[in-house]
Amino acid sequence: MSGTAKRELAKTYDPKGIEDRIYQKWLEKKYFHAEVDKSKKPFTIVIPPPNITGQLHMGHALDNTMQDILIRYKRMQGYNALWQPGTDHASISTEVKIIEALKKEGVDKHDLGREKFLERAWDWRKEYGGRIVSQLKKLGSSCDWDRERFTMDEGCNKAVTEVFCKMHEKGWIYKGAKIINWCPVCNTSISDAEVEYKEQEGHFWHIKYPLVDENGAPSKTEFLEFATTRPETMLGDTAVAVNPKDERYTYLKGRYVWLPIVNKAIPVVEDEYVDMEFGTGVVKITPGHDPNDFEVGKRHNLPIVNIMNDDATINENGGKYAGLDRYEARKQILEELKQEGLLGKIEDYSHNVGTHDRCSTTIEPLVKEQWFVKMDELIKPAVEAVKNGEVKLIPERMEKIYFNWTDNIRDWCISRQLWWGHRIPAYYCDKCGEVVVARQTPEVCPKCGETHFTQDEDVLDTWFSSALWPFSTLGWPEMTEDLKYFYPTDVLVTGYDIIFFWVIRMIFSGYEQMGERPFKTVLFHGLVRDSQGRKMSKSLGNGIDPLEIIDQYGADALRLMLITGNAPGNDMRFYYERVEAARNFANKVWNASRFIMMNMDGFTEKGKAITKPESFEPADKWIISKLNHLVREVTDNMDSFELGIAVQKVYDFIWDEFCDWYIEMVKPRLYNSDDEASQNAALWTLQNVLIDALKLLHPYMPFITEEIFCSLQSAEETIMISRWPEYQEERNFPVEEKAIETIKEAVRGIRNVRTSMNVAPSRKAAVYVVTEKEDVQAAFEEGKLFFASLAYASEVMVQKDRSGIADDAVSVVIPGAVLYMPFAELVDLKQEKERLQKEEKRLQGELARVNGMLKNEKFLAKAPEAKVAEEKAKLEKYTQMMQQVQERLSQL
RNA sequence: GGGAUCUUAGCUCAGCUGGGAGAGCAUCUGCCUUACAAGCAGAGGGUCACAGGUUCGAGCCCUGUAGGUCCCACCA
Repeated sequence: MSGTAKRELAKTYDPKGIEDRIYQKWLEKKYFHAEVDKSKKPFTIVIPPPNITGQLHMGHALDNTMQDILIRYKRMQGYNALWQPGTDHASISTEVKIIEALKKEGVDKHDLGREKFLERAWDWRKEYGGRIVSQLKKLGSSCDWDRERFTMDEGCNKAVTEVFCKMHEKGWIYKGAKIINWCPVCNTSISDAEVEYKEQEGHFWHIKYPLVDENGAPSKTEFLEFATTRPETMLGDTAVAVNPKDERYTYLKGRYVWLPIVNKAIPVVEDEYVDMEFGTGVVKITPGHDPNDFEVGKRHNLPIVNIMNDDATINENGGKYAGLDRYEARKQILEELKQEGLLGKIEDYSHNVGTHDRCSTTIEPLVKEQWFVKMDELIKPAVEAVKNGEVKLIPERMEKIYFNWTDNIRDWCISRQLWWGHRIPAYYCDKCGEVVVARQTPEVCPKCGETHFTQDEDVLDTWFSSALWPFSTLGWPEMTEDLKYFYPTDVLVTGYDIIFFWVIRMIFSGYEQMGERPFKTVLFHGLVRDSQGRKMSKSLGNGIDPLEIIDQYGADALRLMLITGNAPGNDMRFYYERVEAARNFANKVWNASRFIMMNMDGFTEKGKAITKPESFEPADKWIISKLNHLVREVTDNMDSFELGIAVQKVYDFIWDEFCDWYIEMVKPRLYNSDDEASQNAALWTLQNVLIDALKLLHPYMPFITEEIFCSLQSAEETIMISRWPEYQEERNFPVEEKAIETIKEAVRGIRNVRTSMNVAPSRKAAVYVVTEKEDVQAAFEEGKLFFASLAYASEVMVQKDRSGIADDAVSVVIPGAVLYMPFAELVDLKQEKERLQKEEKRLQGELARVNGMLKNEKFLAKAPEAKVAEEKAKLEKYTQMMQQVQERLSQL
């Protein structure tokens, strides 16, 4: 397209087609790609890898929009910006989905076997791994797709093995039998972080155990009563406990109680853990099935009896109840206790029950051999980093949540009884059972010399590999150039819901493996909820598909909607009205640009060129100066991650100041004048202000800004890597020139007139136009005129149509003319007096305020100089305004 | 039980380290005007939850109260 060619642009902006075409161009031009370049400063973001099973949802859309905004902003500022993408194998989620799919075919995971199952999983990954990526592209994400990684690709696998082995050598990864959370449906252990506590209605059953008499038999008269919510676990009881300070029970010291049904004697132990105030002050101890009891058991050397199979049915230790489901066993045990007269009262009781966050199954605490990461030492640098600000959390309140977790941290159970994931690099000697943790299958058993080994069946918690993501994606454990250059990353953008799962674990892993923080700042966002404030979920069916929104309104509109009116870390609600508002803004930008291009074309078609003007008119100076301030504010906001505030300012500037005021002010110059210098100045200003505004908007609305930017100046290939605007002192036209004040006054005046028009429509006939500046000046000085302003073309047209203003009066509007309105005719004097009195009162208040501040020693001592100067300027301004108001008041 | 957070216009929410109460939507009025009716010009609407306190000055800081949301812990 040549510079002078007539442009045909649709009246409304339709993103369809445009967005895909532009994205394709960006890909082809490799604008997203980053290579090590020591002449430039790096800026790095790693993507929170979406699950391969995932579909793009609003949470992704928000998360990735924020990242894209930051990365595009920094790229335009000249940083070597890398947005490292990839996907997560999502061990348990994926495995569950594949099992479901197999079920539909009538195939059981175990019948299929591990190897075949994994083949299925990789097929799954091939089929769906690309889906989420193509959806991210729809959103406009400027990830460096050439660097796309997967948590189970060769490099990441290597990183996982390396970390496991290193930490094992250090003694920070160990295998042990501890009480863990077991999901009987998923058939695997899970970590503490994956347990979700949910309030459930239950019962509190009071049960009596007979004391053991001197003959070693159950007493018929002496009983010990206590209450439990889980009677079935009595099959695994190995003691009852009382508090040593509890005088009611001192007689029990050294005695035994008879465990009914199981029929054996178990000791009474004394432990501080028992709360004397609660219930009867007696607690049954089941070390095999309760974390607290497990601890009590350890202190008193109690045996551990496991009464459950992996599917939560009772095992052989449950005697005749073996084979029953845990809840069925509970029913039958209660019945038996009742018949034996050992069941007391039953209370309703609501309590929190641990459930598995993936499947909502009630978890079963079980003692099992698992692999753990020792946390106490590992966590220290991660705590220190946040404390001393090396890793900054935004908003700050997330720090408290962070510390709450780190202060109460327990060892991390990392083994999972699953197949899809990183298999634990531990090998057992087939002969002597010796455990060897190694990077490769060992050749010879160091203990017995045997050469056959079996690898541990378990895989690692999916977050084990995610924790390494910021450096594994850059090549670690190889110390690559990428790693040296791009690490540590700059910002991590993620939801506050995975602070424990992921953020903390990345931080301690970063320090442990790299000796350095993985990122400097963590920017948290909240959840996107539905219009009623509910979480979007499949079961509620209230999820809104971002792709449908993109299809209907465009990615730009969705992005803008997601980012405005929302503070970091706060949840937000999704409203179609808000998307529409964003879409309308896109349309506004489109049409303003269309107006500018049409006028530029009109000018150049006459063989003239738009050049940088020698001098500007007041309106030009006003808008340029406004833009200049905007640039500074927006840049500041973006630097402090106030993305919503920044774009709100751009929005207001474009819509209010640029479209509603500047463009209107400039119309008479363009339409009715043949003052070429003036037209040139207007066109130059229009074009250049628009370009800078588009640049400020580009990180938020990449597609429309690219489309306009390129058709506005055909020589430019892309806005993506154009230079981010900078604040320039020379663009701040000195206030002495009065350009700014003139326009401000004009804007205020015109508003007054418009208000009066609406309030008192009969007075609009009073509008008249004076063409000669001298006349104006004279009329003004004589007090006949209330205000002076630049003409507002469309305003005049309205007046013409509506009020029957004499044709000749309107027709004399010429370019650069000044429109005047006689104040007395236009505004109700009484109203005006009231307004002025109100203004006077306000100014009095202001003056008192500013005077107060300037007399305040504390303020003068502490406030920055700029602030003081600002207040001094205000004092001057208000004093002046006060004079004017009082003058006017005296005239009335 | 511990903690966080919210309470600002009819609705949904902004409001950065204290210094003239804001936006979008909705409502009302008037406009198809040569960029845009997905638009233009106006208007109405708020004791910033409540009660104290600090300050020259509080939506913002402190204390307390009430209500909502969330996180953590889980006395069987």
